[in-house]
Amino acid sequence: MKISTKGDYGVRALIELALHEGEGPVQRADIAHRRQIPESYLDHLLAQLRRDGFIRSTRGPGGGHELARPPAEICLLHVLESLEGSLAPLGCLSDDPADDAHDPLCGQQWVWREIFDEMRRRLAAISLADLTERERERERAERVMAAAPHYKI
Amino acid sequence: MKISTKGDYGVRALIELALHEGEGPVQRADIAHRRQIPESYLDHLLAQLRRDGFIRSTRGPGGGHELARPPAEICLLHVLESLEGSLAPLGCLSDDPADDAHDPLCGQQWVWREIFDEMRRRLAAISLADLTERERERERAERVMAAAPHYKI
DNA sequence: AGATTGTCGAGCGATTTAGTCAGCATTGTA
DNA sequence: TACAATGCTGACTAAATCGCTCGACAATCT
Ligand code: FES
Ligand code: FES
Repeated sequence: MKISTKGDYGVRALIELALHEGEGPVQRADIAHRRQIPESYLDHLLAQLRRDGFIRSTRGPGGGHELARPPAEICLLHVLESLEGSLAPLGCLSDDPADDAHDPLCGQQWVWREIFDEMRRRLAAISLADLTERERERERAERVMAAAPHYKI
Repeated sequence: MKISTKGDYGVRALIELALHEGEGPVQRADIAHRRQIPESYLDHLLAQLRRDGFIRSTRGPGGGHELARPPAEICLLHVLESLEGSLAPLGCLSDDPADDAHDPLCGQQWVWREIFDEMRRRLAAISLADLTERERERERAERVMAAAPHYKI
């Protein structure tokens, strides 16, 4: 019942791109360093995100990666589905026809369907812009803490 | 992002026990047949459920398995956690200290924490009694359909 | 005693995860 | 034009997990 590192890494990488939106392309190595992602693994994640139209990449010196759309228009649901495939917690809830084999007697499907729907609803409601906003807020809070240590606890 | 067959099988098995609550122990082979679960695999699931106090088993002829508590007092959350371990979708949300390694910068943790909390809340609100009630209802509906075919569609 | 049931642990093949690596393609710069 | 910096791709792999099977054993009923 875990989402894999792909999803987490990928979102982290996109946040990094969103934070530098409008400052030209960010390089693979920079993303990898700042977000602690194995560089050559990140390659594959970026490739997938490119295929699905979330980012645009340019080669050559000064090249790198940047968001293909404004951060506010990229939601977590689609990003995660791109990297992880269907997020359905049970095969019988997946749209993917490769998953089949549902016990027609199984009386718990409705539970999971509700949970799954709620999950998707929430993920769809959160954009990269929301995530970067959160990060910036926390960063601000930390600066305040650092500047005025007597506030602590 | 899937729950494994363990969870699904296990819940199916418990539903089967709940349906026959009060009629004496149900045998492994019966559960396996009725719910389409490999018999020798089911063994391990039942063992786990026994260890965690959900069922009681008796050996010898006429033996089998039965619920250790009333169906209304067994919730889906605990059953699934017993069979699957922590349901946390990210290592950094797990109570299990074996999972660590959280990127302190990662700005998406709060999203998943909320989803996870909601999920647990829902799973905790559903008991085996609720599930059997659902199955019985559907069965009734199906009997009506069968008796009066012209109602179809 | 013998049949019937559950209990336990070892082991195993397939699949998935989480990468690595080598080599090619493209582009900017000197 | 050479070359360096970057991205792109696919093949490969080690380790973990999944979904079981099997065999030996223990308890209980008749
Ligand atoms: S088989 Fe689909 S919910 Fe159990
Ligand atoms: S590392 Fe915990 S949410 Fe990303």
